[in-house]
Amino acid sequence: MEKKANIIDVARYLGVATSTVSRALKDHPSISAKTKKLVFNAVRELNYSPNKIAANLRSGNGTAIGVIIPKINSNFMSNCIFGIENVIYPSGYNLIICQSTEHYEKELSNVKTLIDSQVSGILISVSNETVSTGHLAMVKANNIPLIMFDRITESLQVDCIVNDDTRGAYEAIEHLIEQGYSKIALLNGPEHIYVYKNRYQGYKQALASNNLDLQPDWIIQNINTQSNAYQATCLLLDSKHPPDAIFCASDTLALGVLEALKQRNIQSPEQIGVVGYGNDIYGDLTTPTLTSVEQFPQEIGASAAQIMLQILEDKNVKSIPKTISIRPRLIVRRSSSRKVKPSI
Amino acid sequence: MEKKANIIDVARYLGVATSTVSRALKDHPSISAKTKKLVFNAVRELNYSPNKIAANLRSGNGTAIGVIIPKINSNFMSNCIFGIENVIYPSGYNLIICQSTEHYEKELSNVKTLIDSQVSGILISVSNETVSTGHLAMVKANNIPLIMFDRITESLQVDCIVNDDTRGAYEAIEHLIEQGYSKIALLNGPEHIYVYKNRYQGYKQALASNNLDLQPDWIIQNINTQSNAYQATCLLLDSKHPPDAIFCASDTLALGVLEALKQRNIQSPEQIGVVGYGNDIYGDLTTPTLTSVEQFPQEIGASAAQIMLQILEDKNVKSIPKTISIRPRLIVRRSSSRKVKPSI
DNA sequence: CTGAAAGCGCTTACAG
DNA sequence: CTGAAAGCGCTTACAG
Repeated sequence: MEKKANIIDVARYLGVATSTVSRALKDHPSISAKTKKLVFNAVRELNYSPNKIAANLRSGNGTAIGVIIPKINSNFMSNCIFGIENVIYPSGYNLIICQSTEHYEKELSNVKTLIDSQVSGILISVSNETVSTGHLAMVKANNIPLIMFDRITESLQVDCIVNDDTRGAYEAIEHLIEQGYSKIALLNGPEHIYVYKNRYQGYKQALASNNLDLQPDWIIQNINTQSNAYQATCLLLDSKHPPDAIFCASDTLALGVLEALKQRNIQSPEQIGVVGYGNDIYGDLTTPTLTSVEQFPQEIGASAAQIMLQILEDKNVKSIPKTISIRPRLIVRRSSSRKVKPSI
Repeated sequence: MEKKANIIDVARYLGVATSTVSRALKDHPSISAKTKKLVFNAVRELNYSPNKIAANLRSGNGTAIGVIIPKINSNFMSNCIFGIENVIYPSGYNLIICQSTEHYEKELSNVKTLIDSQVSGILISVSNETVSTGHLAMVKANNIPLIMFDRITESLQVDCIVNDDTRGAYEAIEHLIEQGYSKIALLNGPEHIYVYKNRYQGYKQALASNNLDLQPDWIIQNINTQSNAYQATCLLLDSKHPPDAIFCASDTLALGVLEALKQRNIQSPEQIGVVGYGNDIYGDLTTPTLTSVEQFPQEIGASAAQIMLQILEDKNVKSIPKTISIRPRLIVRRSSSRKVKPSI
């Protein structure tokens, strides 16, 4: 087996200096067209391709962009990654993907690994456990551009790409009200997480705008799983003043609600309206089909990646960190359509 | 902003040679315990961590393992990646993830990039378009271990991890026969793809074992989408001799079948039995719930990663390439349960 | 047990 | 327009 050709082999083959080869490959203006042609031919002849690692070490320019996410195996996250990859690929950067698996310690370790791997930039969606941001400050201290998406921490001055959760929730509630529901409960996730805090805000704002009182009994926080949502729904239904609609801060929770309604033979949307969040792939398959808020995860990932590439292109431009909200869209299906039944 | 400490800073701080620091950090046996302790303290003091890129260039040992997949945003693939990441992470390797987006040209480009990035090994699930394997031979020529998973090409001598598609299909058909179905149709994907070829084999073998004739009219190949499956189902139902069960080579196809049955008010499982493949997350949510074959994607990814780590540990051991089949499991739900109704 | 020195494969100021 | 030479931050034979 022959060893892979390096730049010295190419230079020797042509009888020129390695610097000439290096410049020719980068289309450096000071190299003559004739020499460039010779170099490209030799490169093909010897099947040469530059060692990215060596180039990185010498130039200081990394060859990869790091991504840290809680877990890759969710519909939302894998679609974010899909969007990121589509944007990053043409730029020539590699994508190094790390999972925190929702643990702060692993996230910290991921950050260190990426720094030691000389990545050019880091895109992160923080874990549930992450409250301290020392590890993120470390990224900035190493002069590595950092962008947060979806799961962000607000204390840090970095660019953020998020779904406009407040708006998504607001529109969901407005829709329920339009459909004639007025006693609207909220099943929310852990309130310390950015997205759930904002969905709660949207819920409150929409009630206020429509002169509906906030009923503390109808607000159930910190629900994480389908079975917890099931139980919470049972409690709501058994209470003295049961709601006539339930807004869920995720589709997983909505599945628990539908399960509870089905078990008790309560009709949705006729008796109880249900809206989820995330527009997971099964929204068309539940009975009734599930109204939900589409977050456009591919666009979230793509935007984060685009901004990263912009930053990497003009490193010197220090712009003010901004937060970009991707506008969500309510996908109306049957579970909330008491007035007009949609075709699906 | 201070520059990150390098190994020279640590050596200078202690008044020792960089070689001593390097060896101490690797727990080299020739370094005294006392010196090691000093080095570790200095490392903490200066907040030093080794530059992986430089180490890679000098030692020739890569720091990353590359993964090439068609698309990350599928339930199956993102779970494979999840399994891979869980195994790779403790080893200290980074995971570089590339998408071919089902295009041969991009897959080729991914391979080149990974080689130039000096990855230690490559895990690949090939694209639909991939028939030529020159790019994979290139990986071997560069002495980089290669492992294929799920979507494999058979012409190459490499380790493979696959779901046992033949068995999965076989058991699905046996189950349908046990449930009293005897006129069993097959909706299959593109037959040139390994997994579909084998699911077809399993289908044929199970019919043969049970003395059922193969009915060419009931075998519809090259169905890729839900709507194609819908149309194919309509054709089957309208034919002179309609089947009494339909085995689908993917859950997506099964959704098209259920859609067609629903539209025509044909009851499943009573009139037509339906079995899918892949056990996608919505199997519990369809009406009827969908019997399907679970492939254990996390295990497939984890096995591939484990074998890669083994190969990287003892590089010299040239073992014979083997194919490992992960045994699938039929998850029986309502769509195929004509005799005994399962609880779900 | 420790150190001096070479070198991995590039890039880039500097010189001409 | 091209080349000689230094150096990125490590590791590793070799020497003692």
